[in-house]
Amino acid sequence: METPDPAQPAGGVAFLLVQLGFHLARVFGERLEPLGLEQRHAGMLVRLAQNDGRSQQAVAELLGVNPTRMVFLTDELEKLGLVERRRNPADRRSHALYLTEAGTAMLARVREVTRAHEAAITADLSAAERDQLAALLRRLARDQGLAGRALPGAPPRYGPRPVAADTAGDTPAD
Amino acid sequence: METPDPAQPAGGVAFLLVQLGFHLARVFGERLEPLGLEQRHAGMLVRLAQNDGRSQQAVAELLGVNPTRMVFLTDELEKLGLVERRRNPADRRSHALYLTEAGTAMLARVREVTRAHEAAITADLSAAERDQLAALLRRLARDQGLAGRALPGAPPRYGPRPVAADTAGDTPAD
DNA sequence: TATTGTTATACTCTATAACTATA
DNA sequence: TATAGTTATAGAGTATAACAATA
Repeated sequence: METPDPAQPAGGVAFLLVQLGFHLARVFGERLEPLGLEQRHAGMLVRLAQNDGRSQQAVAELLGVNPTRMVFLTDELEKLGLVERRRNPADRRSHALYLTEAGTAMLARVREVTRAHEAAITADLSAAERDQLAALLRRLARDQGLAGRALPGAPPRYGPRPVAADTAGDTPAD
Repeated sequence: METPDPAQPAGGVAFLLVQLGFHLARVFGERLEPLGLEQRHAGMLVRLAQNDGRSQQAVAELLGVNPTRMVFLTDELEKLGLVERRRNPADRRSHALYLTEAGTAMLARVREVTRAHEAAITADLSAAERDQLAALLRRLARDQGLAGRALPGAPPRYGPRPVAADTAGDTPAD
């Protein structure tokens, strides 16, 4: 098995991961289109399903988004009829967030798309290879401090967004 | 080896790849900071090294960026003294691009950073595991039509950028 | 006075379109 | 008329800061 000169960016593991990561994010977004959702919406539905009834601010922290963005995001999902704001009677400053019935139904569709996405991507791998790959990726993620699960407290990486990469951080286009 | 329910986004290969891809792109950007470069600059230096003397437009196509952005990018690199525009005497409309001496020196430093980045990421893997991972990733990339090498003609994916993902397209923040 | 959520504003990145100079 | 490169302009997206209501 060759180890193509890692200084030749295109061959390294880092390059491949960035290339695949950006590509797959885009593809997932496309798979979501028929649902009329953006990726950010899907992410919030999933997170909300596990945290129904938390305050807007609490959910924002889980997602790692700042308050301004959270307002915007929640507005969008409320307009779509998928999420509902309810004033907390005990503290009328805060808004608790709930999935609506439509939101729950949509979540099921999101999960279906997710399943199909995962299957499509790994279609060419045997079950053993898939497990092997997943295990290796989990190790890398752990090494990088990307918490075993997903976004435990969400690394509050504010500041400017990553922007597409290049080189070994390279992206199809930038 | 478990196969954590792929509908539980955090466990799937797709999720891990997106998570790692975005993370590693950001980390690579940070590793580039001491050089005073952004990732886009590094990418252009690398591409230019293999295509010295091509017209601005030709390089733009290789990189998959539109002409406007190419002007901006080239301006930046020229201000940094790393790249030089030279009018083509045969067709005075076009600008050929060349790495300067400083550009070549900087490229060497970029390659060093790339090497260190790759090493740091895979530090915890044995050589066999590293090769195994690289091989699996290459297969996925090929399956996804992400050309064996890097950006052969560069998929001209114009349009809005991917934007950070969520779910199995999930990203640390957003 | 502190906190939740909101609005106002500014800044970055990028794309589309108009323009210039050559051909 | 067509093409290479440039400049002008406008639109996303997201951050910072000021604000209103409630505690």
